[in-house]
Amino acid sequence: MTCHPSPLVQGVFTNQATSSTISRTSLSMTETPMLANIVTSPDSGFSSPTWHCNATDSTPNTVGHKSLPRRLNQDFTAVAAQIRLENFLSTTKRNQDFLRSDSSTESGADPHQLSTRSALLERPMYSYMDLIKMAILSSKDGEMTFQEIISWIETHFPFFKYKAKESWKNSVRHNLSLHADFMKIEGKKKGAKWKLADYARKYHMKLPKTQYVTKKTQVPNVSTNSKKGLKPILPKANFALVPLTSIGHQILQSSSHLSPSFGHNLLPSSRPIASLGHQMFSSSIQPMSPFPQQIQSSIRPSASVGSIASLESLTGSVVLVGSTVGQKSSPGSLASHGSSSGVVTTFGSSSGVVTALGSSSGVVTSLGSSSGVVTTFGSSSRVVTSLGSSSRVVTTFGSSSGVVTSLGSSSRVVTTFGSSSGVVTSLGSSSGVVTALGSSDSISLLTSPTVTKAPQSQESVSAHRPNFKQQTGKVSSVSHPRIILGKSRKSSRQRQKVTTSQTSFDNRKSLLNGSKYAALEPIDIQILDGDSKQETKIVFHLKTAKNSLSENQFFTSSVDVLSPTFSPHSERYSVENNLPNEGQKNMSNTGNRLTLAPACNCRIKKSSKQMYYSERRLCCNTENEPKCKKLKLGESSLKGLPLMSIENISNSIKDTHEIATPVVLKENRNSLNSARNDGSLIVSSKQVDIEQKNTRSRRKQILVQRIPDVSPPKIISSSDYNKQETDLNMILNPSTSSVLSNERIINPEHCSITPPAGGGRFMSSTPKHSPMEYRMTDFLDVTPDQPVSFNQSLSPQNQPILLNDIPLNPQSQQNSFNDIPNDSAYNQHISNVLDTSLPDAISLDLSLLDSIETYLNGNLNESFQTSRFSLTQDLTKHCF
DNA sequence: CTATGTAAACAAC
DNA sequence: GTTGTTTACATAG
Repeated sequence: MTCHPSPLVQGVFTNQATSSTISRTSLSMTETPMLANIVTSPDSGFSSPTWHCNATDSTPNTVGHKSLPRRLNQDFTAVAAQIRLENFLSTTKRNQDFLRSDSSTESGADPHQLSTRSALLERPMYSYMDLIKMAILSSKDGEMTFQEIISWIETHFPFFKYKAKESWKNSVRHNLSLHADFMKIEGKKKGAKWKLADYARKYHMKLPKTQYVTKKTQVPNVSTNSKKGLKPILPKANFALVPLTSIGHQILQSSSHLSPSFGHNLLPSSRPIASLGHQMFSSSIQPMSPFPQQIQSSIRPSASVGSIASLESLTGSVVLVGSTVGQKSSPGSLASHGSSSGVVTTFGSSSGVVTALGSSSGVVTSLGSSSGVVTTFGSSSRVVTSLGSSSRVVTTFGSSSGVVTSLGSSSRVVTTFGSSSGVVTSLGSSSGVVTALGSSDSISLLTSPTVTKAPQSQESVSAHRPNFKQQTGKVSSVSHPRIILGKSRKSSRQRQKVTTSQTSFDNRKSLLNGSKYAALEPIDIQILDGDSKQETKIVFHLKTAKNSLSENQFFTSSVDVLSPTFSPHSERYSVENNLPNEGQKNMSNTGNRLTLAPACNCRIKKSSKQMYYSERRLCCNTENEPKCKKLKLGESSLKGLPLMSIENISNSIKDTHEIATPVVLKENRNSLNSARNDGSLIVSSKQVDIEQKNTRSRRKQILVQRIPDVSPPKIISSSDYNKQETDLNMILNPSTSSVLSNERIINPEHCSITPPAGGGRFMSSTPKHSPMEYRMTDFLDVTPDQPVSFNQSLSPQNQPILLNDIPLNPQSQQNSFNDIPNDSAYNQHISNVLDTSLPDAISLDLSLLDSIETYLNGNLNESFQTSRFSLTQDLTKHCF
């Protein structure tokens, strides 16, 4: 991450970059008219806000697009875009002509032309989403059919016409469907037109982070010095490579469409973010802020140093932000803060005391703010990346001779957060006391609030995670025993196989059975038509958990994935953040969850066919905890869904939560995986067929029905949980009620595992899995009831294999057992049972063994006594 | 973890 | 076959 020259950096450092260090990216920017026009022209409708920003148009009031002044709004209408587009199009037209002529004069082409032509045939650095938006905006009426979009892209980006695989069109199709930005104009049966959603009409061209290179289109790197293989940990010192490739981009990009106050959390001053970026990369190295005298002298830049990236000060004592570059850095210039022979980049603010920020012989990137005391913040001989904020005391935050990446925030005391001689990746936040997290050769940590000391070695960590030990040799996660199934989001090589152990499976089941859990379902879904405002009101009503801790406990429902179509996997949306500034303090940077109050309004994209909702996580909070902890700061995976303010959520919880409407507990790929110590649990994944039209799904579906508003808010105590609803004066959704009454559905032990229904290639390619091979993407389905008991008319091999065939209560079923006419057939039947279903069953209920033993002792006739012994032995063998 | 790219199943026409 | 929807999975950052 830290070593990729980005267009951003390169572009700004044009004056510094020598030709020998120019990458293909910058070549494209400077020599390709098409790209240069898009990326750098401030007049282009597509110009990035990154480049476009100045002190005027990025003042807080103009950042969020909802509050854009009329002038800017008009700026981005399709009509205006059209005008700007002409410039762009004429350029690309010339490009095309150039391409054509060039191909006919191949031999005589001069090198410059050749390189330019090849640049034109390179894959453009725009995402499909960008391309589609460009296409649609270029049309007069802002509408285009799929075919027109394809043609436009082919015309203006020859790569797709001449070099791309045919499947790129599929990707365009995919993007059209996927993104809420694109809306299909209803009416025409074939070749419907697509347009941009209102909110997406303002076109934000993102800066390409890196040149996209596919395996097929990969071109050898122009850079003469580059060799294939590992990237150096330390950057080359001959130009100012500030590792902002992604981070800076993200910040800047976010600033353009998030709430105006967003920047305050990341940056100390009220100056626009963009101007900070400019400041960081400008050649001006004068500090902007009044530093204490002794500090200021200590960071006096040496003449030979490339640049001081930025200086920011705040309300507190000290902030040091400095970048000393490479070999030429003058020892002593940062003496009191450690001499850096590499790059130190510190962003952020402190309202407290910071003793040392970044003393490094490598790269230290500290992002975040401390409102408390930070003694050492990144002391590294190599790469330390600290992202996050401490609001209290941090003694050491990343002290490493290797790579430390700390992401997250501590709100309390952290003594050591990543002290490593290898790679430490700390993700997460500690809200409590952390003494030491991760002193190891290779640890990735997800911290929990109560960690006092993390494992010190790989071995000890592996002891916590026996399943991972064999897989990777590295520990991917977890500082305390936690059961994780399925794939870890590591590299494919490290990725956890889908297989898991029975032990783990049982542990998970015990978690599910024993934990507090709650269920919820939307009981009121309403789709309002119309392009202007498509709103769907979703009301979640909750049932409190078993074993509720106290009455004043409450739940917030957190919807992991609430896409325009509620697709479980439409995770590609970002959100418009309407949260007030106060709310952001409570937002976590972990997870992509939108926290919804039990009742809230969401704007969604209308889907004529089906809606899905899934992956609802229930968080059990106490009154003292933040009401909204799962929101990601400034972004989310949701697009077009206005988030509720913290205040609203809070009020909603107080006012409307409480009606108990449980729903089937059906595991999805995250449910057991997410059973956590904090009592939260993801429950249920359902498909909801709004209009009962979709017969595609083969899964059991439960229709969402409106519940009459008859139930007063009510909190159910744990002792009441299993009572009849009538006793509780509640009226349940009938379908829910019937589901709940079916113990086979509620009880995961009666569930089988099947892959989810719907489209997707796994339907035909993925075999079913046994519980031994649990896949995250599988579901637990209710095992269908089978005909009971032994059937004499069937051959032994064809007997239904049912646990029920062995009576749990022999006394009451004596007759049926004594009537068994054919010992050998029954033997075979029992044998089948043992071979298949019994092991699992017995592991769940060992008392079964006693029952059978009792029965065998008292009730079998003489001829059965011989086989009895072996049966008992078999049972024992299977059980233990 | 997010954003993006790719392949493909499947439905409806 | 085309268009659209959805899923799985890969990968960079």
